Amino acid sequence: MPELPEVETIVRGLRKLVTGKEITEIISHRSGTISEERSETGEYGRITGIRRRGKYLLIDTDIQITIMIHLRMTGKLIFDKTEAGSQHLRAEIRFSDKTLLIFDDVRTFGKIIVMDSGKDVEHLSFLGPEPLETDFNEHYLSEKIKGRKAPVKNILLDQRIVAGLGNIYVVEILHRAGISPEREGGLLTRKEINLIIEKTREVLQEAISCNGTTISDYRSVDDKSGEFQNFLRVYGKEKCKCGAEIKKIKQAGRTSYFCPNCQK
DNA sequence: ATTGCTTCCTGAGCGC
DNA sequence: TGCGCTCAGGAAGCAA
Repeated sequence: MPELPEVETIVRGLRKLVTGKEITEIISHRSGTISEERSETGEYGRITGIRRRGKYLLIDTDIQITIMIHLRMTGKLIFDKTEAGSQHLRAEIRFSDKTLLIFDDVRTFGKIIVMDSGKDVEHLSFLGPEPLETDFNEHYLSEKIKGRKAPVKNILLDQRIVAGLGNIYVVEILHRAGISPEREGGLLTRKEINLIIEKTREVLQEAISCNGTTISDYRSVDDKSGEFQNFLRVYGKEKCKCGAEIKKIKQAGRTSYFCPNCQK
């Protein structure tokens, strides 16, 4: 499940591998994976940069094309010379030097959109601030959360509130903050809001330095696993460090884990 | 405006 | 061995 730290790791890996390469072809191996939203179709150009916004990965080229990729749950980008290593090939980006960027995705939810540069801003305008930037702060979050009846867990998963958090990290952040995922968002105190922001930064930064979390499918571009799964404190666990049983519940269709002793 | 349910999809894991 | 079932979940779309 690539969330912000995993996408960030992939972006950093890709930058080293494909910056400067000329894209000759983008091939779809499954309908619905790629959508072309350019005003004119034609060449793609040479890669000038790779960026991330939330869980979206953006590839920019020198002829003002942006390729926006969302990996959803099982999407992977694999850099190689052949497609042989791909079990679930959905698309590929071919370069003039005969290397490839393979888009492999078991569950086929991932998407690639080819668009004119600048259009990405409109596409992504719904996203909330980046959790590691200063505009994700107490003032912002308390305004957004004010009067909300939904559980804090659901609010933090909402990409319009803050961009890039997914199930695993929200579960870990709330555990570190000592806040139950079932708490009503609008009733959180100032202190708790600050704690959420602080722990969000802490967890994400640790996860990025671990190259992400590999539970099942996630791999970086060079096919390496992340390491942060070794530091998870509640997600997928049965017992908390304090000795109490971890509770497992469903919220908004996703599994929440929390310690009733440490999280109030 | 907000909330919550359903949908998309495949593979792993389980009980029988 | 193999069948059928449940579960995993990000985000869009829709209904209340």
